[in-house]
Amino acid sequence: MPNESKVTTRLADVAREAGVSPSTASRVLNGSARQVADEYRERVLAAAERVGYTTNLAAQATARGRYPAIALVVGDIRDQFFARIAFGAVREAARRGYVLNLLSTEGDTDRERGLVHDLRRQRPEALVLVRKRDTTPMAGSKLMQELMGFERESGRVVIVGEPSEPVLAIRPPDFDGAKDLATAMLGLGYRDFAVFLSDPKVPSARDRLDGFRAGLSAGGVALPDSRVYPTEQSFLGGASSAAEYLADGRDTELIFCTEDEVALGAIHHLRSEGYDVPGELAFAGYGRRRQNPFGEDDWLTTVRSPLEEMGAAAVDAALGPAYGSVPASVAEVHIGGSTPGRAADDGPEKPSGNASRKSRSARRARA
Amino acid sequence: MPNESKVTTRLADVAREAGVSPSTASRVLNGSARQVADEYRERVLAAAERVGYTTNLAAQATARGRYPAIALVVGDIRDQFFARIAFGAVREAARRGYVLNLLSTEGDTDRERGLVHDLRRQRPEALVLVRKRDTTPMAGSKLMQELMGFERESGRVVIVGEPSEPVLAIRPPDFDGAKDLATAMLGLGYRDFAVFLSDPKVPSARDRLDGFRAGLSAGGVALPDSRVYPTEQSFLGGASSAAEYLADGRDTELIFCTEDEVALGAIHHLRSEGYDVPGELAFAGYGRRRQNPFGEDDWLTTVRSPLEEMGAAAVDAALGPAYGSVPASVAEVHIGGSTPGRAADDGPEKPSGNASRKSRSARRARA
DNA sequence: TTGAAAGCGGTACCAC
DNA sequence: GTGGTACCGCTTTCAA
Repeated sequence: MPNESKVTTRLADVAREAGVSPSTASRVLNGSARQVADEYRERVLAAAERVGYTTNLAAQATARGRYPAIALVVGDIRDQFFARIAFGAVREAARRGYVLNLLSTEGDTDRERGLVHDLRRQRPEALVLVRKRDTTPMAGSKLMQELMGFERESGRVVIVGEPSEPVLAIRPPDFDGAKDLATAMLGLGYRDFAVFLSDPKVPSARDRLDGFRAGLSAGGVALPDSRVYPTEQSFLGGASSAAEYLADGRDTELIFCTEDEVALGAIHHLRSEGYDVPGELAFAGYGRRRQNPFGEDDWLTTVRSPLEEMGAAAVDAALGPAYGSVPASVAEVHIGGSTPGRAADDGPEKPSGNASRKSRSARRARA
Repeated sequence: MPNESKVTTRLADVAREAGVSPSTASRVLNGSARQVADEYRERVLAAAERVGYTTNLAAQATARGRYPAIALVVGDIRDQFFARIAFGAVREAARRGYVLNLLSTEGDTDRERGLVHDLRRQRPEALVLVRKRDTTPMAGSKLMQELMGFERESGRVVIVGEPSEPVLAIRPPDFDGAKDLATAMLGLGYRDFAVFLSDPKVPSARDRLDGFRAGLSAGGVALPDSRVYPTEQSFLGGASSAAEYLADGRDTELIFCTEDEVALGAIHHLRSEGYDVPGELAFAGYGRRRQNPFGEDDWLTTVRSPLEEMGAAAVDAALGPAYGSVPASVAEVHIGGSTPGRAADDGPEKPSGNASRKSRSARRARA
């Protein structure tokens, strides 16, 4: 039993030490309305300092009827997606003086429900549930019922990463991010695009495609379906799509991959086939991997999802008074060496189908 | 105020519903010694189910004088090192029915102290502080004082990742892991080694070097200092050490890099210079990156630090009764394609200094 | 403004 | 075994 004889000073100790009543001590140490005489106030503060007092959160919670905690339920904290969101949430929770409880479903969708249920005993003020948009939807599921139960008896529920009707949701700005990227690429002089669409079934990937297309349309450039290559979401997937692309004899200027990993795989493949990237073919990704196998960080042009911001926004939304007042977090386009600017007056300069110039080291060019 | 009128059923409700006293209800619902008649027990259980009762943890905590929570303080949860440890800790805490509070120092060593101080109001039963072994030591620091204060008044403190005298610490088995790797490499027939030592100042890197050396010694193979290349801990660092290595005209059989990232950079460089890896030169790393730029997961021979296990062990140590009874977590050597087995009877076959065979696609060879 | 006293939701010691 | 009751540490009416 770890609880042998831990000594903690209580509010009563402070009160006695200061020569005031517990009520007064409570008021100056934790109360909201500052209605204590300055002299008493200082006496209490000094006493508290002297005896090393810290509020007992649990006791305060029983008395007040609410515990200043917020529960964060993620799939797998080792996953960058979850980790970045958690980072933002932790930071925001701390800023507000809230305790953050971390729970992990470890990918088990069933566990989600059990966790939400167990969670109730902590009576946190809010629950932030982070879901990857490729996990099974929660429609009218048991989980949803549990969530609504939680909302009724405990506090607010916010879902991050998935639209989910009855509950407040925070979603990554995939559409807008891709649209901004498209605009930026047009600005650099590109006019001829192809897209490697990593897993068309994933909603966020589709959003990125749609957004990219919308951005191009706005600039008067069309993206026919024949230029969209469905791809497996991985390095290898990118490589094989690149092979497919070459086999098609395509000659676009830039390939937008809806996932950085895919872009890196494709680039790797093209380079090993002797192509000059970005000289002959430029690349843009999505997701903002800071490092890449080519040894130059931030070299790949990409879009960074504001995951940390979303985590913070979720906490904000969960704790804030206004239900819909979530500050829109915006994606950030990063222009790297993989998309050098093109002289705008150049006609579409077709690379010869089987170029042979070898260039294995990453370009240092910056936009 | 999110706390409008949340309705929660209390223990008293259950008791009334079951027609027993609160004491009895408490005993069956939360008590340890099972000293309640079966009939009553079932009545209470049924009643609890009916009214949807869940224990109010905060109230229970004030009554019991202890809150079943454990605080986990990490630097940056987005970092794989912290994330994997956190994963293990979360899992173990959940298994024990403990709440896990996640705190982040965001790299600010000063904040560590403030956090530990603030933490006290939660009165968690234990505190697990995760530190990268390259952060500033905590000798007789203020932080350490705060920690000992915590240990006195709240609960046990466990440090992960750094040896720290007065407090219980859990460290990665860097030495043993590297030693096991050396043994395995000897077993594959390698006899001639070099080491890329990423940042000699980092203790874990040194441990890995020492362990590797120890493993070799045990097999009768020496590793002279001239074969140890101090390297910056990054992809680029690996690449430039490889260049340095080539300039030295070395002809070892295998290079052990104390960090996977370094190995990948070195391999990348050697291949782009036309060398055949692992044909001419084998590579082993440390850290177990699952993916690599060469597109084949788990291709690199490496050692996986049992970070998740360490996280769990930390919780175990913090909550368990015996102070020193931490189950030793052991590193796991992973043999991949980067270290093909050598025929044991082969003499040291020297690769010509400037081999030219190009081979850019990853070898599929498996040990 | 200040302090006395009655809770908050549970627990646990104590007689019956 | 079971229920009465004091109490955990803090908050908050309410009267002075």
